[in-house]
Amino acid sequence: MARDVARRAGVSTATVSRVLNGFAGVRADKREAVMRAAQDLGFVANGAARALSTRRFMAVGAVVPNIENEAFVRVLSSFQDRLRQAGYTLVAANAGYDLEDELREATFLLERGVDGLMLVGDIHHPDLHARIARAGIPVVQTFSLSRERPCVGFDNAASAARAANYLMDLGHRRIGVISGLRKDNDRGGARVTGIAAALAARGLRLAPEHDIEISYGIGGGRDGFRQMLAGGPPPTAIICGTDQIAFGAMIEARARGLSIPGDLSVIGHNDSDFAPFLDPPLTTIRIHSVEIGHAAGDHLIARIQGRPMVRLTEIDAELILRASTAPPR
Amino acid sequence: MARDVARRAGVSTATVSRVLNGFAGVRADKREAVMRAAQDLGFVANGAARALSTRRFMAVGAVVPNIENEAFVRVLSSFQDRLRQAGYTLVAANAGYDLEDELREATFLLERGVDGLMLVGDIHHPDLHARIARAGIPVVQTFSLSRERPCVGFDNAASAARAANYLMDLGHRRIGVISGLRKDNDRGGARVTGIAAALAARGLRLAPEHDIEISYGIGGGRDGFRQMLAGGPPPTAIICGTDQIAFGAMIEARARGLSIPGDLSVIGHNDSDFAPFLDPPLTTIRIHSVEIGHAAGDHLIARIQGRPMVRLTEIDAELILRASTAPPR
DNA sequence: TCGCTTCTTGAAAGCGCTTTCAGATAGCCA
DNA sequence: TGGCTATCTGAAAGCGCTTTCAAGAAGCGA
Repeated sequence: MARDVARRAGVSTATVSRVLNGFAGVRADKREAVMRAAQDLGFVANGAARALSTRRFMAVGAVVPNIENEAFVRVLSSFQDRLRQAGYTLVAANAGYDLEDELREATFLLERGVDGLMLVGDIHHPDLHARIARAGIPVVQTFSLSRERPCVGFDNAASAARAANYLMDLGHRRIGVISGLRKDNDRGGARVTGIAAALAARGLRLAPEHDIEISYGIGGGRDGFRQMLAGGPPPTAIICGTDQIAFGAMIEARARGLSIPGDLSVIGHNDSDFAPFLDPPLTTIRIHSVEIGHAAGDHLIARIQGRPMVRLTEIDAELILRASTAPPR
Repeated sequence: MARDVARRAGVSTATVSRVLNGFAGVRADKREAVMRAAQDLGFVANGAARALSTRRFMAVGAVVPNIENEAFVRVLSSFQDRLRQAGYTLVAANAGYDLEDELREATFLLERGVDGLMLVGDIHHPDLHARIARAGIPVVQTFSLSRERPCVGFDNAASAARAANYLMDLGHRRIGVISGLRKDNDRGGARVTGIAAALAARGLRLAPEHDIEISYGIGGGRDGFRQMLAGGPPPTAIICGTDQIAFGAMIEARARGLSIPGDLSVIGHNDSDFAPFLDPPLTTIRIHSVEIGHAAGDHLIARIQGRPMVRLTEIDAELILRASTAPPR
């Protein structure tokens, strides 16, 4: 307790507080006495008392759909870097792609005490933003763009459309999609919409039997492609919601005797660690996770500290060309 | 503020507190009035004030070497499940395989306020446990066993030795190791020690040129195997520190014209998602991450709540046999 | 109806910091 | 030396909850 330090240093708790928080205007001898006393006692301030007194929790919350997902982990990690530099702690929670759960977790964080909140995407429970507003803390959304709320992300529809255009430029006309679950997921939904629009713009369409929605993971990708084949003649190219899905689809395609990219071009999403090492190396849409995390962190810190901040930061995703895509035979 | 709720419901803050914390002994009509008032006002208790008053933070810290590492993420995720069920928040920090950094992050958590702490491994900064003791909170170590401190984990030396014995049973005599960095990492070190001991027990030795230490990742595995080949004739089997390393080594082996498992048997660690999908499917040592996370969570919650708890919980790793291992030619 | 026990309830005292405010001390110039 | 300003410092008042303690209300048996 600060009390003990004060007694040992022969000063008041006010002075202890001033020294430990680096305020100027404490005479050198007292300052040193306090430092030494704190050191001797192994004094560690009580965060709750400090938070109560300053009305600052020095913590920032983040609610992501799945903390086991590589894409979110990477963003959280770089987000945390920035928070840590500014002296803030990250408290992360899992929403599991469910709006009710997201609301529950966010409320939990709000109650626990955070000075800012990071969310993923632009689709949330109708009550969520009211609660955040009541808590009076800044929020930033990531992974997609929003016209209503501050965000750091990219245009999911446009980046997926770019992939579709690239495939069409190669000469593909039958293009399929295997996405993860799209319910309450604006990223997944926007990507499919973007692809469909790009196809439509060139007079093509996304056939329903080539539009597959599955659960994430390698197994999901395998099942998805199997399902696509069951729907009729296969497309000559597919765009997958994650690299894991792409990997699974490639395994299934190979098992069916299709060669990649000869019979089937494949594009993934996220540029996972393993993407360049697949056989063939996977063409994928790289999300600049580190930049998104940093920008989201900087954004929130700035607003917590009362500095002005741009509402929308666009960090474009990038199409990384590798050997899994080629013109159709 | 509870004050506002009290005024609106026509009771005192003491009653508000009693109702909101589910204490019995409040008359039904007042209870309902409080509930309604809290609802109407969208009341969210101030966590700092509550923590200060109860001397409970309702938060648990975890310091792991790398929050981007799949193995740790899985454990953290199941650890969080349990904490969440008990009403606790997880606050995770990154130590980056450096004891000074680990100490710094742990201190940060202690200062911030946590009721318990999870650590990875049994090697820490000499000051760390003194600080934890001063904070008076329980700690649990994971991923390895310890005779000094409460832990939930497995015998890294024994599980790696089991893999080595399996390879020797298949007839391998020249066995290599590619591990991640071992500095300040008792898991990595113990595994190599275990393998060396298993070999010695059968009159074999781990040749220095077959004992490679590299940084984690697929690229690391590739470099590691390249390095091993540069040291002389290759072993007929290798045990890798992670599945990523194994994947990288397999790529390099294939590039050098070695067939797997014909010319080279490969064993990984962790049973990553992609392990069963590699070509050939990877034999690996599966760590029961979910069980470890749950056990660590249960352990800490119990001790926080003053219930007795066993000091050591062993959750054995398991050798998963797949097609990447076979007798040598 | 009275006295005693059992329920309910609110006043008030913390929890351990930060921060304001005013007083004490020191420094400086005339 | 006196008076004024610039520095330092500590007392004390919160911050918003929880929890104790004592008192009032209600219920019960005689």
